[in-house]
Amino acid sequence: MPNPDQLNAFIAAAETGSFSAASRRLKKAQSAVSNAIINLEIETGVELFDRSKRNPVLTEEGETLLRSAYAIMESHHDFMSHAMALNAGEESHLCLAIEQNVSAQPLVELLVVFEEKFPHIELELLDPGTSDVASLLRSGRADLGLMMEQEHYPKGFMFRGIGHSRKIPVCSKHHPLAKLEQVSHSDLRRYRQLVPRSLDLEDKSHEAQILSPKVWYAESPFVIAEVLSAGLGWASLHEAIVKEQLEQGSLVALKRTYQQDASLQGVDVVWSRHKPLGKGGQWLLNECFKLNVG
Amino acid sequence: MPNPDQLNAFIAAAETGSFSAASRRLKKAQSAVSNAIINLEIETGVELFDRSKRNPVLTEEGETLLRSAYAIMESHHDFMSHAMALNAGEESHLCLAIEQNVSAQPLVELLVVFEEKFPHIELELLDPGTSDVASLLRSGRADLGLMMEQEHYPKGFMFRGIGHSRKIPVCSKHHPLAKLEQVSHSDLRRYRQLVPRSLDLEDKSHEAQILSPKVWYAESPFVIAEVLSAGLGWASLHEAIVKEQLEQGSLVALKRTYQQDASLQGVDVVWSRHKPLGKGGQWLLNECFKLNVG
DNA sequence: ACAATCTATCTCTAAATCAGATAGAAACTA
DNA sequence: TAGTTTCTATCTGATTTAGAGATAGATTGT
Repeated sequence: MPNPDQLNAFIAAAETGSFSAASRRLKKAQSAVSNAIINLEIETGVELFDRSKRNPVLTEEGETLLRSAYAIMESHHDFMSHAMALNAGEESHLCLAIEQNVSAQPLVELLVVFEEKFPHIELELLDPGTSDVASLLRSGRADLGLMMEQEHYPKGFMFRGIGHSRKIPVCSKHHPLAKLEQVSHSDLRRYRQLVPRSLDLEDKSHEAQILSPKVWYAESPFVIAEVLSAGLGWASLHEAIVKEQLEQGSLVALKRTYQQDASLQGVDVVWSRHKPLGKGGQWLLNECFKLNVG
Repeated sequence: MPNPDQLNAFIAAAETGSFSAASRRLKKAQSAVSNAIINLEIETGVELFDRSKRNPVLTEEGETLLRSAYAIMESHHDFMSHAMALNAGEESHLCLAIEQNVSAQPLVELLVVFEEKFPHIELELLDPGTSDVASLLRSGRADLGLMMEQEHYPKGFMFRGIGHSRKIPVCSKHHPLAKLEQVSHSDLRRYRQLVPRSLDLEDKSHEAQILSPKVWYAESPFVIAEVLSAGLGWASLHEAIVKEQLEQGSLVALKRTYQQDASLQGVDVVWSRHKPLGKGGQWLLNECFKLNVG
């Protein structure tokens, strides 16, 4: 198996067109380059250079093997830059949990830049249902979370608001509510309400949203949107979730007579204080601060 | 720069889960594997294995670096198999010249297999105009040619028929000739004839085809087909060239009253006797014999 | 013809590699 | 719990390898 020094000698000699020039570039003795290339030729059984003239010139076989040699050196450099990135404090794996209610779109644009800046980090994206971001962070499964703001975060977690998302009551355009100019709380109470609810039975955060005595639950807001589209009930969902359906017209937003401010919820980035973020996570966090995630 | 032995030790240890087992697989002393990995760790600055238990287990960083190590070894194997292919007599470059009149389609199917069998050979495809295949072979620019059979090949060339192609007189469906049930030589003589002619002014092989006193020439039969499609003149072209236009109906084949046999021409593979073909060329030649190129 | 520059090769030295032995730790067994 | 096996790290010494320096022979350019 050719070692990197032999390949570097081969490449330098091919590029400079001379073993002596190659030795100067590599800051080695000329005999070292000469030996390296002769050994490579013995090992491969291929005559890489034609020595009939004063300066060696690549044979046809040498020319094609040179391309394979470049490929090896490239993977070597990738390996080393990967190692150096780890040394510099990049994590090897970064897991983001983005609550389904939060629009991932601004983040996705960030990830294009992330890919370029941190090509060696394996990124994992989770999109857990309502409020399960917290448990993913607590268990250490996720490193960084994007979620709707909460009253209390578990001890040991840091958070920071990075934007807002509005919840709006929506229903199918065929639903009786869609016929009304404006809807009041008592209008809504008359129909079945669909409410996003966490897997975690301990989590009571959904209760505050319940208006109607006729309630169904679903974990995913996307599933709720589909049920609504079929004409069944109404729900208060985040804009990001129903953006497309509103544009297509399959769902409609209800105009409210009641106070709207309560429906404006903050979006937080959340991370653990004890499991420090690497370079990649820190960068992403910083970029999140610059965003307004809708 | 990590050398292949270090990387092999790393990979073997990761796969077997033990330095001792790795040393047995690599048929080296256990101390060699241990040293190789420790040196790799020093060189990269990354702790690859967690040694807190009896058996070493890959750290998270080690796991991702392992993937980069595989990539290096893969390019090494590619390099060596490339070298071994050259040793076994594969050429590094193979140039095929296929006359435009010959249907390349059966050959293209062969090339899929070729790519798998000879991944290291650089293939070059030329599609010269009429009868210029010969000069490409003579000059050494091409290694193997597919062309319409000739009376005489230059000395030093081998050839072998591998199929036949029929020449048929065609014109646009709007052309006066298209209205006739059958066409005779004297019908054809009344209209402009388009004739494929080589770049090479010495080449007189086109003269035998000329029927009409009103002649235009073109190098490429494809250009002729386009001129015909515009409604201008008629030409005797190979089936492979006008197959699509006949199916689409933009060109029509003329039914002849005269003898057809003369229009049936052989297709030859041609190669030089003095510039021996490599393994790839030989294989391709053999496969050509099994084909009937139309 | 001469000077400059190239490659291959020789020699010698320094460095790296590796096998074998050993000690200490961990896991398994009875 | 004590004994056995199997593991890793480390030391030592022998062998191999890599590389610098010097030199001879060849090629190119003046």
